[in-house]
Amino acid sequence: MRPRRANSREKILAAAADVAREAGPGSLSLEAVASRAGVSKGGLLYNFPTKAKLMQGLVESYLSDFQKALEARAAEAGHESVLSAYIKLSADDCGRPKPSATWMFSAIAEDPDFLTPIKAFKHQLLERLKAETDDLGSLLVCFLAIEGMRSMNLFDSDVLSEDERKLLVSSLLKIAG
Amino acid sequence: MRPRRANSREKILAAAADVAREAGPGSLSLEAVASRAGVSKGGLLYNFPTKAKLMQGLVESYLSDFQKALEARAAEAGHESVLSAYIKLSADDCGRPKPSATWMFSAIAEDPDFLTPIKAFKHQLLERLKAETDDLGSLLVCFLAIEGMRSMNLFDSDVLSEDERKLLVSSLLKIAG
DNA sequence: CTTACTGTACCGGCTGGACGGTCTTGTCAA
DNA sequence: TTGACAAGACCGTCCAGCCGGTACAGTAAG
Repeated sequence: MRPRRANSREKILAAAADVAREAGPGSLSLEAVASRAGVSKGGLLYNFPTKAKLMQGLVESYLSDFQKALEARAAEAGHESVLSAYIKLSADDCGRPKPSATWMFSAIAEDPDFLTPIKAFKHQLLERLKAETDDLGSLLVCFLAIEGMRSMNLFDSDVLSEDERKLLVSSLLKIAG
Repeated sequence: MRPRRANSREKILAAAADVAREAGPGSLSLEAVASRAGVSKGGLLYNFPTKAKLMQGLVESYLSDFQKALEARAAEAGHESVLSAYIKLSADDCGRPKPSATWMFSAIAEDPDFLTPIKAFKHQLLERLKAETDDLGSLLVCFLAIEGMRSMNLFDSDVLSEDERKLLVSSLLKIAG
């Protein structure tokens, strides 16, 4: 599983995300990723035998990172609910100017089914949130609003100002209770 | 400006949307669109000299349709605000099982800048909504939640059940006041 | 009426380039 | 020496855009 000399896998995954973000999702070619990762095409294909496997790797890495970040937030002192941890985490993620998951568009273009694990993850997360509240309406509003924030960030639509985002987050936290 | 025999432009735009929806955004090739529209490749290139122009046409047509639909809703009797019209329109749009704007992914892959008019439109819409309320926090929550609904529909993530969507819409309408 | 000319709408084979994936040829640590 | 891994030339495929046609409608001179 582990590479012997260096961990090329993670370098490659990071390079793929970088290429998609900087050159556009349509420019995510194996050559571009390899070059960006400081690796030859052969080297890339050794680690990810197929472009599809690379996409899959991106999805898995994204999901495990997100999971870890959410768990860390939820474990922090002063969080009354997973929902508020999710809100704050998403607010921070979306505060960054450049979207970090542009590669998702490449994955969808390759095959929409690549996002199935992400859908499953979100479904699971929603179930978890449902379990900790009895106000389903408010939960849904918050959940969808977060989804909207993430989507706007992904599409690089900076429709909201900094102040507005802060107001939004505090409104959401209030609704979340 | 107006074609003499038939209106190929609209047939082509519809065909492009269909191809992206049914064969996936990565399969939106000129040949596929032409064939679907019952037109030769040359004919397509005659109407849209470049793939970029086709994407642009898709965006413009989408925006003008949306504008018209929103205006129609807002003009209907019994609507106290543009926001509630926007909520109801979006709920209907997202109720449909299959996402109708999958072509957006193709456009982004081609060049992310194609979405600039859409961002501008959303910004403009938000400004319009701001003007009709003094509770900015609630407006932002609603606006982003709608964005979330639309994004989920676009990504074909049916995380919400029918009942949950209804509950969400009624909660949003209540927040919108 | 007819012939010649013009512009519009459309057709489909072709090409040049990009890209995913393979294959041969290294290279280097053990 | 060997074998895990890297390098990059190479091949087949796909696709955007180009180009030389075709059909037809309108116009206008003869």
